[in-house]
Amino acid sequence: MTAGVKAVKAPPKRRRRLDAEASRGGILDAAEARLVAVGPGGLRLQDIAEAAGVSHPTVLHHFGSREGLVRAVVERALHQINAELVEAITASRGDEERLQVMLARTSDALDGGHARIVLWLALAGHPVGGAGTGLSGVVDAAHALRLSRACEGAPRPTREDTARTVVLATLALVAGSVLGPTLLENAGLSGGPRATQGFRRWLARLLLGHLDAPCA
Amino acid sequence: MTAGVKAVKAPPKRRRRLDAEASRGGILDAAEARLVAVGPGGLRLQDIAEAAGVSHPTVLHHFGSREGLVRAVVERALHQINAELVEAITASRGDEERLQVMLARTSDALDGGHARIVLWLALAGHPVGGAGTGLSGVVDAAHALRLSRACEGAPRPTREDTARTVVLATLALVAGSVLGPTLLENAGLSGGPRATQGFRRWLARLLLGHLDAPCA
DNA sequence: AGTGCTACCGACAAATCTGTCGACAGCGGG
DNA sequence: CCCGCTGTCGACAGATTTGTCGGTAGCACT
Repeated sequence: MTAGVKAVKAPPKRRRRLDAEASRGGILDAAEARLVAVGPGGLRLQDIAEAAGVSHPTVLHHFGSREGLVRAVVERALHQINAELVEAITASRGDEERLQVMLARTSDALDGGHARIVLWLALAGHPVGGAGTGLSGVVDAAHALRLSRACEGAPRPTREDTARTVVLATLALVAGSVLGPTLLENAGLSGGPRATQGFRRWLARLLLGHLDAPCA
Repeated sequence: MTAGVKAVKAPPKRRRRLDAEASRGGILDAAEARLVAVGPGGLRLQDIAEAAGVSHPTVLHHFGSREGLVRAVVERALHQINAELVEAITASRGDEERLQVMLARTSDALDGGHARIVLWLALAGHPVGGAGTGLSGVVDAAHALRLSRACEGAPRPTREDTARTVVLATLALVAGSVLGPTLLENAGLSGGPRATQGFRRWLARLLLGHLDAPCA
């Protein structure tokens, strides 16, 4: 409402023109933020366009249709999640407290929206396991390491057991990122990020105690 | 298209009239089915009305607005979930393999849509922990039982540890109900309900082994 | 049977969303 | 300097959805 009486005609509004790549990137950034917040079914072209600083026909120009935009943002997000997870897992190769570090890194990668995206997509029926998370590779790596540490006399741990442990960790981290704080507070652990942090460390110790059973 | 040339006017279509309670119940049933499938944000008055066999103004007549319908169906679903969980937990009071039975019952209660509802609501930002799940009571009961079984010489288990165990079980069951099969298959465990069943039994053994540590 | 209450519905209104169309405008190449 | 290419936008159309309104009709009670 700062316009004076004289402002009969709005200034022609300088138009910004980016190359297609950059424009698509900006739109995808805005779309991913909305995807985290409201899920794939709640995406609206106008919201995304406004957040990206363009008009909604521009979004359609770049992605063809709403469905095309959803496909593009989901695909990019899943690739990014996969890359982050691989990086989080492979980067923690130090021998000491390996699992602690790995869980912490994975949690950091999932927090901030990516766990929410995975759950949104799983609930909405989008295929999320196929190209997204290569759990099988993680299981193989973990199992090889586990075998190399196995005790002499004890029975060799099975790959099935390792796989189930990895699945449990994944479930706990993904779901914990969304409803962990609520559950912790509801269970009587006074809330806040400290409770979440403590829970994750406790989880790491539990899993480690299971994987690395003490020798006799 | 079986109507002959003479069928100028459709027969006045006998109108069924139920009391308000029954009608609300039928509409809520249809709405809950949609809630499981598409989440709270995806509910459409026309879909629900058609599934319930009424017209959409009838739905508005009973619930005032779309928002009123969502509130009603969410409230009813959360109460039902809570009742089912309490029943599943309190019903398994046999001493032998208590945890196995309890997890199996809880899984059955969560499967068939209720785990999906919890996750939908958590993602959509609806408060789900408040009146819904009384985790604190579960923790108290489990901890009391655990203390009564504790070994003589070993350090007493803390309530914090019991609470974290309960939270982990909840996370695994709720998330596992939605993306468990996908993850299990993705981890190399050939899929099907047998893998899910095996995972849950394994989880029960793991949790039991943690709660009931062997006496020296 | 007559009457009152209200569950129920058809039709319409307003808002919103996706998608189309023509035009404008910035940018590189002639 | 002019021109084609294309990223961008305003305006509109069609579809969908929520909500309103007046009227209809089933059920209970007298």
